[in-house]
Amino acid sequence: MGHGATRKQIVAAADDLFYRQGFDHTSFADIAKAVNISRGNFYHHFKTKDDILDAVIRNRLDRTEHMLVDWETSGATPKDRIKSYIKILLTNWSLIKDYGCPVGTLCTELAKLNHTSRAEANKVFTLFRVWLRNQFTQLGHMQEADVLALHVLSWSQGVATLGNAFDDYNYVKREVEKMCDWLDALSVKAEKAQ
Amino acid sequence: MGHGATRKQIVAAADDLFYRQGFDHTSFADIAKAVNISRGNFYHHFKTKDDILDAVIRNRLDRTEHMLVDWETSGATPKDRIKSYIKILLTNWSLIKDYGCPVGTLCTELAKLNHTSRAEANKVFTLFRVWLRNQFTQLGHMQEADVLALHVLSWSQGVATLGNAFDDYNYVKREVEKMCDWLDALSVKAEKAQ
DNA sequence: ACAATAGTAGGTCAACTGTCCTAGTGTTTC
DNA sequence: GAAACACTAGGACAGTTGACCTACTATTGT
Repeated sequence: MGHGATRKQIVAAADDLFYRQGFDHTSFADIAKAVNISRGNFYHHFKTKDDILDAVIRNRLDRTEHMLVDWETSGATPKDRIKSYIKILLTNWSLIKDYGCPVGTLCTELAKLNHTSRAEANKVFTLFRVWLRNQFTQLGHMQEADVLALHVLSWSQGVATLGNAFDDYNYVKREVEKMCDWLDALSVKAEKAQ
Repeated sequence: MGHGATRKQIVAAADDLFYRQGFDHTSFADIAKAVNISRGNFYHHFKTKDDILDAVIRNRLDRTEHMLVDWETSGATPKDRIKSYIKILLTNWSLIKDYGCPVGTLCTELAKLNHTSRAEANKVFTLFRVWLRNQFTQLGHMQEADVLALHVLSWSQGVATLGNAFDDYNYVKREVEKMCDWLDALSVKAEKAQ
């Protein structure tokens, strides 16, 4: 199996198309056209379409983990790091408004397809969950850390879905500010409790 | 075009299959098998697959509006009515855990397909939004009513997505309780302000 | 009663799907 | 320089897709 530049191009193109069109609705022909290679050539790099999906998911897991590690070592406070996560909604807005959250929409689709790689795709959520939990722990929220992590996760997920549906940037901006305010209020409470 | 029982059966079966498998991944053959009629017979009831989708969306709009009117005239307080909405997450959990929120997942899919009926599907969200806004207005939240409505909408939407991904009933239950607590705290604040 | 209409079945059609094969072209290794 | 290998192109394949047609059977209205 190939490990060269073409393979990486295929994964990158598939990643993009799976996000913008959905996994099921993206065909070999679509990916081939994007990479500018012949259809039959795929078999040399990936035996099945599911293999491409697995490679795409692994790629997303790697990139996400890398990003989270970067944030972790950036020197900012845990609170600022959580805000970095929340603000993805704004920085990636031009994509989210058309295609939604890449993580959530893939998990949703694979759930409906009852796909084997569903659990693998969910791991991206887990990556964020564990990282967020870690940040909240560092902020002094020991017991509630996981609950708070899930809360941030579901809040931002919902804002992505509705922002996409209503195509309303102001709403997303307002919700992001509310999330940041909530985060600040939370820290004050934790400091008082000490 | 037919308006009989078969047509209703087709819409009902399509509604169910679009929810469980997704619109794009559901074929004429799937629906035909569910209704127990021949494939070719479809043309008499619906010219295209998109026509079936439109009928399904109209059906969902009707049912949703009917449900909301029922809640409105049930005699309960606005706060209890909002809680009825929130608790859909629990009453429909057995479906949500496998297929997510029917409204959100369809809107997401149609967004990716860049489908003509995307705006029509979004109207279900608008139905809930306007209704929730109305409840908050009745609770005395005049200016913020729409913001609060959107907040409830996005919160529950996120919980549905993550509940589906993690298949975690306890998490959903906890978030529902938190939403109800938040609602109660909100009312107290509004009463104080009067 | 009979003509018009609504509904149904079965099949055809071109286009597309994922998969797989074969022939051929470079590139590396000894 | 020859064998082994990585890679590519183009096409074949069986199956499925949405769409559409025609022939047949109920049902209805007058």
